[in-house]
Amino acid sequence: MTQLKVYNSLSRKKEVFESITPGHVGMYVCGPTVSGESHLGHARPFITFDIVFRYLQYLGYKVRYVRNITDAGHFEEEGREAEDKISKKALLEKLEPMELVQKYTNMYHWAMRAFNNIDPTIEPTATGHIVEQIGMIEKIIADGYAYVANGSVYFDVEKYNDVFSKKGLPYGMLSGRILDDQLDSTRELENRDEKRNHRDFALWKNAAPEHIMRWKSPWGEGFPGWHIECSAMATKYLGAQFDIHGGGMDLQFPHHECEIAQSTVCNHVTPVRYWIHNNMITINGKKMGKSYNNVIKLTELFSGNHPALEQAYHPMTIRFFILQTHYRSTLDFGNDALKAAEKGLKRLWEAYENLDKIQSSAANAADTELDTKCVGLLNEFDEFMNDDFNTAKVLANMFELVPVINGIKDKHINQNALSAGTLKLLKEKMKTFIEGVFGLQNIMEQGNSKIDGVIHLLMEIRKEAKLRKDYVTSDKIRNELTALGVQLKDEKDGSMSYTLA
RNA sequence: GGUUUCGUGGCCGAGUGGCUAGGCAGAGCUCUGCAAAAGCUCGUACAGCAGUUCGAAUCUGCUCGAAACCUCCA
Repeated sequence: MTQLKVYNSLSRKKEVFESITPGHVGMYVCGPTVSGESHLGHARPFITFDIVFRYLQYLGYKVRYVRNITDAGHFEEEGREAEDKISKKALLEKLEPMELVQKYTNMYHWAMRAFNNIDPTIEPTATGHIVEQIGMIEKIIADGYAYVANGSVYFDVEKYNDVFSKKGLPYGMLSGRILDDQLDSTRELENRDEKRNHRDFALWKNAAPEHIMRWKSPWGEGFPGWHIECSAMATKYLGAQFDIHGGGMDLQFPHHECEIAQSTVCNHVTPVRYWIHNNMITINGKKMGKSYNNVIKLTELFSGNHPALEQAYHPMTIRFFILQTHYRSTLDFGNDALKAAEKGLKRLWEAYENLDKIQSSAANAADTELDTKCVGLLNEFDEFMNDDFNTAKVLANMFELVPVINGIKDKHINQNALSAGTLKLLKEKMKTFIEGVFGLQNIMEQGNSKIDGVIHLLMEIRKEAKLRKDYVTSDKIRNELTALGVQLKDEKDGSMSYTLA
């Protein structure tokens, strides 16, 4: 079998994946800031890395998956005043900060479950790791890469860059930014900053008197900087150097760049072996953002309650839609595309369920050509996933298998076309990848036994009517049920089945 | 301005230097009392212009166009 290759943002190349500790993988993914409701933009990275998590486990790795909750609030670095998003929002909503954080954390968890994302193995909070963050900052100061100003602490980017460039680790190596070019153009000295340099970033920020969220530190009361929590928590749970760090492409600069700098100073080693970044989403071709007024919250997405949405979309439709695109491509959300995804998922799922209905007793395939083709398609599942998690290609193969499955079920294709062994492989692979690796679930409504009984009764009556050629009655049953969202299907063998829309 | 991406058939989207991606929609056919579902068949696409090459959608250059990041953001 081929080896897993991942695209490493750091080297800008696909690299063979080798974990630091054989059999184990440490993975850190930047989680949400819980100062507001989760939106569509959160869906992509968390689904993407859920697939990574699942696939690594499928490959047999024991994975420690750390995904943080940022509940301490970031502040605007360039703003005149430091601003804690959570403090601000808490005042606005008249909630205790932790009450606010709890509320949005719960909603976030609810959405993650709706997407069928597996919980990370550790989900640390920033507020729960103030001690670790302070400890890390102290180390950075002691090493001379940070300075204190008015109760705040800043990382000295220029010094870091000077020293570490000589070691081949310049600041900006992840995002391809060359510091010198940018520093020269830093002429906007409009605010008398505490920073020595425009590029310096805060490790700790002194809290203004009105700040609600504040902690004691060696430098006075304040709150941690934007970037330090990830470094502190990743180091604590995954060690000085770990395998995978994930997040959205927008975090590459400056967030991940700063993480690298902080951790490298503290731990004397670059923190991450493989950086994996998912691309962004757009909505009808436009970036999602407050300025475009097109931020779709997940609650709105699932309910269809948003001007940009023509209907509600099931979380599984979103998941499937995301899987149809490679994670490093931008993905455009539009109603037509989402509806297409919904139909596609239903078709795939029905074929998947039809698998249970077919059997083969053939030791040898009656149609060796088809048999060989199917085995090839199935084996490519692993090959494609090993090629930087190409879920889109795996789905394409699955759709090539759909007509084969349906054909056998409807007896267009010889019942023994596939050998018993191939059919077994087909069933196993489909189950493993659809449910296991992709984490897809049925989106068709499930009836209870009473509904099922009633519909079967109606199907019986319709069947009898048809035998009498009483098409008025049979059509009435069919049409009225269709109107209620129950679709009857006449099977080839004269039987009937139904699905709930 | 700097850093990055990207421009693929009606829509969404994979993709490798030469071999059909796939989904949705559309057309025809089979099945059916009629439908639906299912199956079969079909469009022969790769922004434009040059160049490299036996051969490029895939490599190079330029032009046009779009997006992201550089400031909170997934």
